Amino acid sequence: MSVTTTGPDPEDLTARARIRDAAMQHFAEHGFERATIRGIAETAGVSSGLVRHHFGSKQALREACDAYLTKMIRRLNDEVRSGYALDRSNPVATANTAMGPYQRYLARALAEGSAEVVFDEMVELSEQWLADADARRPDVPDVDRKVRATIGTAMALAIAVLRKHVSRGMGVDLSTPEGDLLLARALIDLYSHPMLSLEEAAEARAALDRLQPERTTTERGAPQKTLRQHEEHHHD
Amino acid sequence: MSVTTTGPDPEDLTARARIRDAAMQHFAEHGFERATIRGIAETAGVSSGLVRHHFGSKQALREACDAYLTKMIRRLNDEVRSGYALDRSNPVATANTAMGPYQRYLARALAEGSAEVVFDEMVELSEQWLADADARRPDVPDVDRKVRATIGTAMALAIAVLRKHVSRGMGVDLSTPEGDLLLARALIDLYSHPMLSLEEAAEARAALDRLQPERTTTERGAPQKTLRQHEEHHHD
DNA sequence: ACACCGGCTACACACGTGTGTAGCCTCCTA
DNA sequence: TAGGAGGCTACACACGTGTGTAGCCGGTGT
Repeated sequence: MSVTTTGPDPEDLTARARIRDAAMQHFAEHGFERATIRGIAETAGVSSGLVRHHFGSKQALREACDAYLTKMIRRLNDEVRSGYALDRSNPVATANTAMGPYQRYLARALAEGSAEVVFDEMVELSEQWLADADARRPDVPDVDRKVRATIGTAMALAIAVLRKHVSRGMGVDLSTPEGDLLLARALIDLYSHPMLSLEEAAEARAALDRLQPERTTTERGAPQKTLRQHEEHHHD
Repeated sequence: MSVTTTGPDPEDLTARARIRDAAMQHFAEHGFERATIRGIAETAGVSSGLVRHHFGSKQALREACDAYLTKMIRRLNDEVRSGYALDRSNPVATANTAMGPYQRYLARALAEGSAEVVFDEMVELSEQWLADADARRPDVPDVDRKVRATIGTAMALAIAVLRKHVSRGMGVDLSTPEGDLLLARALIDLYSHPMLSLEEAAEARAALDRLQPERTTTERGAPQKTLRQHEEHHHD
């Protein structure tokens, strides 16, 4: 699994691959808009024209990067599906691990709205894990599994996407082993302690039912009506 | 309740305010880079030069937007702190709700690395909530409260930041009442059911301890290590 | 040997965009 | 009434950037 990634073949890679890697690096670091073809080309050690030669346009280059990630996540998903599961902890965590050095790119891409397939594949991983968990569960979930898997996936990815803020809040850089370890401990703690008791949950659900019939349409960016005032209903 | 929290604002008619609102709208929709001063000006119904006149530069405009959000979140935080707590569910959820129409801007800003203060303020809200929760908790957390609050905050924000993907995964647009409701149900379910049993958690912690002294490289054969992002490439 | 084709480069163009500058108009005030 | 200041506009400039075009070089097949 942890395929090629970084170490193996530094300069021996084909130019096309070098460009792709450089692009992922630049996209991850500066975002898609701010990243420049020339900068990517320089990092890859090629001319800017070659970038266009291999990938037709900047957008296509991004799509190629996404496709590459997609290939990786698919492979991982297949491995897990074929019972090759190496650990039974949070599957998205596994995916994140396997994503390794491309994690930053993935985070950026997701935040910018692309890399849909990667996200969806992670959701599927999560679903498989949830299937097991649901079996062990006493009560019956009142929400479709895929929905819960989706939200769980998003939450797991939040740390990567908001890495900068999380690092600041934790007081330690997530890129360091210390930060990594601290994060793991915190996640274990959080994941093993529900934030809502079953009673509170039931109450919240009841409250939700109570106001289900009439729900004001929230939303729209109109900046005047700032605070919606129905007391219950919070989340997201 | 605190309808006035973020009230319609004294003179929202002032051009400066209109520009700021338009900027938040554009930044939220297109991102900072892709948003143009001219576009913002047009939405605000003013000339592009006036944007520069009021705010010195595009970056300063963004900072003004962040500052505006900061003011709002501070007010909200003060309200909660002064015992005005309207509900005891997840505080970040409350904050998000109060953020209302600016949620999209906040999500973008956070994903792009800015709006630090808003995030930090949310962490503080979360900390206060955790203080109560910790008191009710049988065992003692092995991770600093602020760390857990930070991660919890990030997770809560994940839905907003990854809204597009979450909507797709859930099969319903989060902006609609249906999506909103479904999300609430799912969150209640997720928050009331730990993903790890205490035994699993203990085991994971033990595994962590076991490989703590070792180096940071990911061992494939190593027992689960919940989340791990080994970094490194050659940048930064 | 020749032609060919793909990898690869150098150069130029068009365009959007942030920013700078000059000036108008309308209050407010002395 | 004059003057000034600030809200506001119109116009122009410099520059970075994506993209287009022409051409070179080296290997490979016939």
